[in-house]
Amino acid sequence: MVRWLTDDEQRTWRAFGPVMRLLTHRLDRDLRSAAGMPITYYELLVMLSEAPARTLRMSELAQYTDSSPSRISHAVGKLEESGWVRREHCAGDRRGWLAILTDDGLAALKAAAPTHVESVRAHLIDLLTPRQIRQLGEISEALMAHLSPDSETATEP
Amino acid sequence: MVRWLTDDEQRTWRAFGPVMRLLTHRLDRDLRSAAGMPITYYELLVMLSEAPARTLRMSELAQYTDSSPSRISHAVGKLEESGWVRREHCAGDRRGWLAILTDDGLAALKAAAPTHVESVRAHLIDLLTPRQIRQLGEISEALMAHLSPDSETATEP
DNA sequence: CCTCAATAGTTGAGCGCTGAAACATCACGA
DNA sequence: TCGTGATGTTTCAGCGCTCAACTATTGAGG
Repeated sequence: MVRWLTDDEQRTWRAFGPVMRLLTHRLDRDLRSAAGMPITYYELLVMLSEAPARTLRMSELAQYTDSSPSRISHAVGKLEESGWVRREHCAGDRRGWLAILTDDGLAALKAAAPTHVESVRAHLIDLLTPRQIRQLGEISEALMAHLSPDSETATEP
Repeated sequence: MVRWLTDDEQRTWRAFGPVMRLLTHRLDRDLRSAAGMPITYYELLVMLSEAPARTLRMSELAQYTDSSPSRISHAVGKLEESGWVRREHCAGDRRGWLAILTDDGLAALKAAAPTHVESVRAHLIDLLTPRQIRQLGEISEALMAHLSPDSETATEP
């Protein structure tokens, strides 16, 4: 008793699936060549840059970016090697570490931002009408409402 | 002279970016746990299953899935180890190889399909109104028109 | 023929991610 | 005070991908 996709649904999914893959890939490529960092690291730097004192605990960084502690540990290690982030012991909890965006990190971020915005425009925003941009926003927010909490399984109610 | 995003554009992008990441991740997770294969391999099997004689040349497989020869070579190697695909020499061109979906591969695909469809429904289709599904289809096709040929650079005209 | 560029595919090193195991520290109840 | 389970982070092995060689075959021109 599988509810297969209708023609309309199929048509949408067959276009949207590849779009997700190709778009992600293009944005990553552009950012790597312009800023020497993968888009996933860029997002970590953005998150830190918007935090108070450009500082977040490892676990907060993991939570806000919806990623595992393991990933954050590796990624912050790499960003530290690049000099864009430094670690500091967390006052009052000796288990914890703070990730702090350095001045170099902020500079790298500011240098990368214009290229990234142009990339987002070229491959997404400028290709859509204002109406479609609004529609995509509403669609995305509807999906986020489901995706962002923690619905772990696909089929369970 | 950077054309930063307007509020509407920003709002859409700030929701849509995470949606792409989360949705891809969820679908991959569901498929891995249900079928023991990453979604990227699933797509290769689908492509083969729809080809005449369930057969494609390596280079065709690379072209249709928009991926590098290297990736296909590695991936088909893995799929071969799983017994889902076999290689055969290409008649008439001794450089070439054919990738052929085996009966086991087809069976694995058919076993995985229902779960995958349910997953696509649960995380995407069933969350949208028919109107939004049509809108997302149109948006995706507009983006594909730009992404699918070969616009290599972000900013060049 | 013979050369030589173009084409088809493979290989190996390195990257970012994952999941599981390990380790350290905290917090709370006996 | 002392476990004892929960919490925060790191480490390790393994996966799929990319890029840059590298090998092998084809095909067109001299």
